[in-house]
Amino acid sequence: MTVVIRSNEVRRGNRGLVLSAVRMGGLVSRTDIGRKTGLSAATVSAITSDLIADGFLIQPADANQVPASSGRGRPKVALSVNPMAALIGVVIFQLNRVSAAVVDYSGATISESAHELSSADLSRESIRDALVGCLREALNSSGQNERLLMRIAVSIQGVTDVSGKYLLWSPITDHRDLPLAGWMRQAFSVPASVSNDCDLMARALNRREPELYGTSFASIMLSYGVGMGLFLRGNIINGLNTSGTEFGHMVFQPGGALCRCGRRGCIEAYAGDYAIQRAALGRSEDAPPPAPSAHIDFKQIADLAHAGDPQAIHAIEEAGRAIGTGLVSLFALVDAFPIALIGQGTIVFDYMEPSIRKALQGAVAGEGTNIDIHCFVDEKPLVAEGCALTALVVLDEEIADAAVI
Amino acid sequence: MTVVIRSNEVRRGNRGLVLSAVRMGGLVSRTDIGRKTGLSAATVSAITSDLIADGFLIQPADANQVPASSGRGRPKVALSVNPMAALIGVVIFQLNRVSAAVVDYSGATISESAHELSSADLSRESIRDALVGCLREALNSSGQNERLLMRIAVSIQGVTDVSGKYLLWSPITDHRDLPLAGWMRQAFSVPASVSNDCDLMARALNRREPELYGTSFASIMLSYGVGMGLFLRGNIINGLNTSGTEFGHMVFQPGGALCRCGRRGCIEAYAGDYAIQRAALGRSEDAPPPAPSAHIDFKQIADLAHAGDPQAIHAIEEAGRAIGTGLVSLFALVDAFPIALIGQGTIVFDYMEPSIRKALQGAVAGEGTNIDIHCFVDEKPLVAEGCALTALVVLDEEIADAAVI
DNA sequence: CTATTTAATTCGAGGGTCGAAAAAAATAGT
DNA sequence: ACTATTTTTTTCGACCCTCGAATTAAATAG
Repeated sequence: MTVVIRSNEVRRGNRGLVLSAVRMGGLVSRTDIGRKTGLSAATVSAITSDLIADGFLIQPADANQVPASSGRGRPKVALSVNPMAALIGVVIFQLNRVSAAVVDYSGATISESAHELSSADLSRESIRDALVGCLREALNSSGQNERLLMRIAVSIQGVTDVSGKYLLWSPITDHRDLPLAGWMRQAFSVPASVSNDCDLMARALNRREPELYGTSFASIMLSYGVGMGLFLRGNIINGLNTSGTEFGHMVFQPGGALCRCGRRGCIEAYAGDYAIQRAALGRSEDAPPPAPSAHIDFKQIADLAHAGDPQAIHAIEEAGRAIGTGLVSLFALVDAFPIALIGQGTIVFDYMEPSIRKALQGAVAGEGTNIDIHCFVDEKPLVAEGCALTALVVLDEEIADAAVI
Repeated sequence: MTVVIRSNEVRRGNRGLVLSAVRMGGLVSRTDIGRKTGLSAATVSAITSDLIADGFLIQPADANQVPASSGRGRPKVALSVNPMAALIGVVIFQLNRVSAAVVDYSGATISESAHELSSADLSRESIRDALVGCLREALNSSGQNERLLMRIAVSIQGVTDVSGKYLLWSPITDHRDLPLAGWMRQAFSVPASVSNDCDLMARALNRREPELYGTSFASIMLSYGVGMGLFLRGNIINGLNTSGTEFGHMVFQPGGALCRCGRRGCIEAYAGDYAIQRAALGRSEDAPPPAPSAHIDFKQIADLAHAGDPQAIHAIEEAGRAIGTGLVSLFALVDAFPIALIGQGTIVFDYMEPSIRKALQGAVAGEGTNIDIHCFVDEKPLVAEGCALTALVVLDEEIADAAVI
């Protein structure tokens, strides 16, 4: 809106449109692309023949899986993304775990690698070596030419800078300002970016279930800490300087329970794993949160609740109240939207849901009780999918940009 | 990004660019426009000659107030927006007051009109008649041809739908879902839109002080209730269905003081005028907020505080704590940004600031204490300016759209 | 084997922006 | 007074892009 448009940038934009239509559609004909994008058949023809010439699209021989509109007429020719056009590297750094994958340009995973380690005890260099080494392994076992690697996306539990170069802060390590993107770029000589894992989960859901999560929703991660990925009107929301949307550090009880961040009363200080455990075991709200290395098992808490332990049940309900109250504040800002709850914490959702909905009751829109809330216990596939997706989207943009020679 | 671009839409976008460059610049030459927008001299020449032919730009005879780069060379020809190209109507509906103005296409106010009335006692029809009548008066006294009126912008204290057609809810009247835009359109046969006053103040500040408020900031209105206008990365933030950003109804104390909205613990229930008064006079937090018609004078509260009344001072400090805590939550979502406090409530800012800053202390970014906070006591000029601005921006877009015949 | 139907490509027409050259309008210098 | 210089603005042709219409391609129905 605020920048000049030149003729060649028109083609640039429309190339991107075609590329993403094919990526979404899987196997689509040129006519389908025209219908989806609104471009004329002539233009689609011109753009696709460019993209095929450049090797980004192919006409797979295994043919017309595209159903014809009717039996008659010239059959549609299916186009698809060329899996061999590029490789991307995906690296996921979680509490006590590093994993990596090599994904082809169609989004299919070619090879994987993973290691358990004690993330809190690693030096800066060890972190670098662990991430680089894990991707190197995946790359070696992929059987692909390493020169096809075009881009690397890194997922971390923690706060990144908004440009995706640094890990600024993380619960899984005491180090700060780690230049993860720079490390990966140096090691593999391709561009790299770092993203917050909650953002990536949200991206994955946004792609996976567009009817429910296509425009506006939040994914809230309940595990070590409370994170959020927020989509509004189809765009992911980030902070002005950081990855932002730290739902867990909105204030629930001013001056209340001690949070891992050092402040008091954060949502996380009631709904984070350590907070629920602290309350379930009857410890003081002032009890300092455990060290990052201490993995807390939600099953233990779930077992207590199932056994009818009132303190555990109350702890979980308070977590729900914190989350629900946070949502009320969020909804006051931008109105209500569906929620995806993700992670181990969702195994106690049954005890949590009533207090979430009670907090939402009578919220601004007047319809707090029928907010869509769905649970996803295992976050790993979502993170991996979102991570690959992010790199592919950026790659598509670069390809759309590529000047025709 | 997600929609086809055609050649004629390129011109459309660049026409808009030129138009807004001239609107911003006041008196600018074609070369200046080229420099500002990035368009080539050839294109600027083509577009400006179109816009001059269509009557939207003029070359004022009162000449070269544009300073030449050096003495030598062909002098710059100043261009400016043609004030006579259009008129817009501005209508402002506040507690017990309706005002209207006629503004020309350059943004200069031509005539005004205002009436005191008891907004809470008006029927739906009386509201319509008051708004229509007030603008009609301004229009009559403008001495301009009414047919030049192109668009009407209405400002209201309250919540609108996101498309700007309805007043959904307001503290100043018990009526709901008032089709204000429709009423104005019917009465004057031109398009109309309704906006939340806090959004308009934010727009005015955004234009008026771009160095501080050009990209990201919030304007918080402290008067009857607590409203907010929020800019992030240069865009105003609204709700998904409503005008949104109801800062005053984020939760400060779950289950706490009774708010006018019927819920408990909202920021407004501590920082709204009625809430500060309630606390200053030692009334219960459960005391129902007064009726909309009851205008509460902040001077009374300020006087008490100046006289050293501890209850009043504490009430104001609590208001500051509520605002500061709300900002912490907001900053957790999108990082910190400057704040403009607007309205009568700012006359007690001195008592409020320490508790705001204390709440911000140690907030996510780690630098809560050096947040820019500035006060603007009188909101009226900001609302009027923002209201006119909004209509002019939309008008500019329509003009940019206008197909060349 | 022909008519019909649908898909994809080709070919101007039309609209845009841009760079280079030309024209316009002033000052500086002799 | 006249010419050279400088800066702004317009004009002109080259090039890019999308689109509609016509054409070509490739199948089925009868």
